[in-house]
Amino acid sequence: MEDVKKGIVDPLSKEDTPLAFRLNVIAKKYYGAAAKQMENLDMERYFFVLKLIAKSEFITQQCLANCLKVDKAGIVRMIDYLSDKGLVIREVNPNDRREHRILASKKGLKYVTKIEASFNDINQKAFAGFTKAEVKQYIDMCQRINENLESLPSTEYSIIYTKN
Amino acid sequence: MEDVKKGIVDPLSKEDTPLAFRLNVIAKKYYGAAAKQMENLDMERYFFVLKLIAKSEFITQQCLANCLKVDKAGIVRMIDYLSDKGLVIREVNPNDRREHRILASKKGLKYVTKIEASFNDINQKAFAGFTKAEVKQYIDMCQRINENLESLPSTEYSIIYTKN
DNA sequence: TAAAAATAGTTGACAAACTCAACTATTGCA
DNA sequence: TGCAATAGTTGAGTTTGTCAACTATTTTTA
Repeated sequence: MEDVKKGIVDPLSKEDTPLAFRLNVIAKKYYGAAAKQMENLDMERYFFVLKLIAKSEFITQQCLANCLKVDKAGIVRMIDYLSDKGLVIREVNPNDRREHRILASKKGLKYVTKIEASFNDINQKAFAGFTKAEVKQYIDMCQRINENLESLPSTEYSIIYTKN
Repeated sequence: MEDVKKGIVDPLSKEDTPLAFRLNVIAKKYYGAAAKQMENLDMERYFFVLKLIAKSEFITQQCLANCLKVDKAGIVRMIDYLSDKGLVIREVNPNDRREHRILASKKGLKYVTKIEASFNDINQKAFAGFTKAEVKQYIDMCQRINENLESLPSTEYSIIYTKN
C-alpha cells in the first residue's frame, strides 16, 4: 500500500484520478517554469495576453475577453496592468469610438520576443523525449478531448492564476 | 486571416499556444461538467478531496497537503467546509495527538459513490472516440510531460478553480 | 428621424481560494 | 529537562475573478 502516513500518496499514480487534476498539476509546473524564466522582465503576469495582443494587429478588449473566455471587466484590469507597465497602448478606434484597440508598445514588442522564446523553450522541455509525431498526437488528443467536453452541460468555472 | 474583429480568434488553433493554456481550457470544462453533474449534492467543491479522504483509511491533513500540493492552511479550510457539511469527521490520533485523522462520514461515503460515478462518467465522455490504447497513451504522455517539467527551475504557482 | 436596443468599456462591490507568518499543542530527541 | 520538530489553527493579505450598474457610442427599428 501507499505510505499514507508519510503523505506520499500520489494521486497521479492512480488510474481513476480525474483528468483535470492531472492537467492542473502539469499546468501549474508549466506556468511556474515560465514565470521563473521571465522573472527578469518588468512584469509578473499576463504574459500570454501580451503575446496575443502583439500578434494581432487589431484587437479590442471585447475580443480578448472572447479569446480568453474571461469577463470583460477582468480584461480592463489586465490592460490597466500592462498599460501601467508601458507594455501596451489603448487607442480609440476612430471608426467606432466605442472600441479600444490595444497595441503593443515598443517595449511590449521587445518583451514578446522574450516571452515567445520562453514559451517555446518550456514547450520543448515539456515534450523532451517525444518524437515530432508524438507531440502532434498529444496536441490532437487534447483537441479531441476539448471538443468532447464542449457540449457537456456545465457550470461556469473560472481559473485564477496566482504566483506565490 | 482570423476574424479578429468579431473576436473569434481561438488560441487553441495556434501551434505556439503555451501548453498550459490548452490544458487549463480542458480542465475548466471538465470541472464545470463535474460540478454540474453533482449540483444536487449538498456540496459545491472539494469533490476530489472528499474522494481522496474516503479512499484512504488513515489520512491526516498534512498528508492531504502533500498529496494536493497545497499549503496546510488551505487544507484546514477544506476540511472545515466538508466537516460543516457533515461529510467528514476529524479524529485525534490517540497514538500521536498532534495528528487529526480525517474520516468520511456515512453521508460522505454515500457522496463518494456519486462523485466517483461522475468523474468516471466525465472521464469517459472526455475520451469518447478514443481506443483504450489511446487513453493509456494520453495518460502516459501526461506523466512524461509531468516528469519533464518536474526538475525545471520554477516559481511557485497556484491555479485556483472557482465556480461562478 | 427619434427612440430603443445593442455594444464597448469602466468602475465598485464582492468572493473564492490560495499563501505566509505567527501561534498552540504535542511529540521526539539529546 | 529542555529544545527542536511536527500537526494543526488562525488571521491577514493577495490575486484574480465575477456581477451589476453605469457612460459613451453606434445600430436598429418603428
